[in-house]
Amino acid sequence: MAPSKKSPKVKAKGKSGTKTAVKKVAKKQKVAAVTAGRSTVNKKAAPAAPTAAVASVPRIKGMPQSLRGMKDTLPLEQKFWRRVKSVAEALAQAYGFECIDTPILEMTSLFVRSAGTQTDVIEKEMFSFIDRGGDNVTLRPEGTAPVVRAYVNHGMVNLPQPVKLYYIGPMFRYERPQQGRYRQHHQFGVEVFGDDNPILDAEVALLAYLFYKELGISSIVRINSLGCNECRPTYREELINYFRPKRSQLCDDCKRRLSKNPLRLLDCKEEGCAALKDEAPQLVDSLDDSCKEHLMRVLEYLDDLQVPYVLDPHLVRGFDYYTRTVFELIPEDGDNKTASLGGGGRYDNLVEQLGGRPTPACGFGIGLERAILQMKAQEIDPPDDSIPDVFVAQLGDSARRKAFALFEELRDAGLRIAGNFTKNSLKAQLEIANRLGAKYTVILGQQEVIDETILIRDMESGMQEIVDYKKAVSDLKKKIVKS
RNA sequence: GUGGCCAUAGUGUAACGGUUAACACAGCAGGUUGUGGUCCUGCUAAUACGGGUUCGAUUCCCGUUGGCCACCCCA
Repeated sequence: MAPSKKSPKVKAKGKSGTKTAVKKVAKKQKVAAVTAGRSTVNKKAAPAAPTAAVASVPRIKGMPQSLRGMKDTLPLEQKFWRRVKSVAEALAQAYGFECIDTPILEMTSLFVRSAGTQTDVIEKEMFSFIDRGGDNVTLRPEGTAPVVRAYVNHGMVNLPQPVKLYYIGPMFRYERPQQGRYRQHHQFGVEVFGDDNPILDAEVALLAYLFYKELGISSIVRINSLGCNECRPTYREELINYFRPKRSQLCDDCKRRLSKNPLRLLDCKEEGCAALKDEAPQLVDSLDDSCKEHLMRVLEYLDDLQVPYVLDPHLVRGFDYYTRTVFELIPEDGDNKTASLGGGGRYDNLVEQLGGRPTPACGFGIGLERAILQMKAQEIDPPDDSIPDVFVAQLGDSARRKAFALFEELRDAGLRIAGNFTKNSLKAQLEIANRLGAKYTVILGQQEVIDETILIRDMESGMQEIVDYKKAVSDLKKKIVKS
């Protein structure tokens, strides 16, 4: 800290602004020191870095900020994340899915080839850059393509099919942040490879539904079928023929979509376009027999499983790799406009498209931030397992040492422990124990060290008992089990 | 990518074109010996960054960065 700040000189000089001037100087010195420190570290850590690149790094002035749309998850938030992740993992594992982690960074072409060049995510939302080797790489914007790549790379086609995989991890999209939308967000996703049985579509949708149900959130599945390579082109034609004469009534985006990606017209929320699409030919009507049959079977299974769903003939999803089943999860009370809680579908061509053998597959992705947002909106409070059973308090140096050892004994016995060995006053330690919500505090002072005893304080009643130090661990264990 | 609102201690708020930027909560230290979930006292801590207007800017203007919201899109 700059000592000059408190100097009486400041006052003596009179006239306004003196203090701020001093402050500014102090700040500048601090900043200079920090930047100097940084650059030395940089040079040491990355000697291979071209000096030009280091020199071009802009100086950070003032406080460093996190990047736009990127969030720190602080300790207070963690109970939500623990809950959401544990529900996801337990559910996926119960249904026979195995965990897969893929790199966050992939070749850009992977996403371009899978999701389609005409999609917004690929067109304008990717974190892409050229790495030092000259490769065009991208921070993954979605989870399916990397898992498909892994399936192909590792010859999982040779495993007993279907292969069922799940993942939890960060995704990146360069978008304007807003409620429930971040540039780095996290998804729980599952993928099933190697079988086109409609029961798998239903299972995948069920899992998405159950994930929210387990969290205490009611949701509804919106579902549709996009058909296959056989029947979709026919429908595409019909749709273009329907909209072309009405082109002038469409919004600018839709005019563009008409030639490039006509299916997305169905998805438009502009009033003018929305009115037109009511009369538009429906995808379901032009599905071929096998696709129609497939959809019907999926719906039947959902009925059996009592998963609430609505058939939404206008549902089209943001990635071009989908075939047949597509679905989205919305909150029970949500409308067309509410951000979806997750979505997925079938992608029977993608494995082949990425160089594998023709392999049917389906899956979903769920945004964990959105799940947590829903929990908060509905005041669902996850259990906080960071509340300690026992707080270890100490007084005096010899007691401190003994308490330190006791802390480990208690931890080893499976109790949740807290302590603060840097505080000297008992009062301060009890305050902390209280704030943490500890059920018991053990107190070890000079006297207890001499007597080889320890004090156990029940934090709720305030009752204290002196017990033999040797019995402390077993005694506490009993008390905790009882309560 | 488009549009609107916004930026003061860790958090939530207050104030003013001018001398000392206020309050609450949190944090830290105390209220004579070793006791929290009351109270009292003291302390720490802020005008996001850069430029402009002005004798003087935290206040007005511009830019940057970031936040919130809507659209687009998505999870």
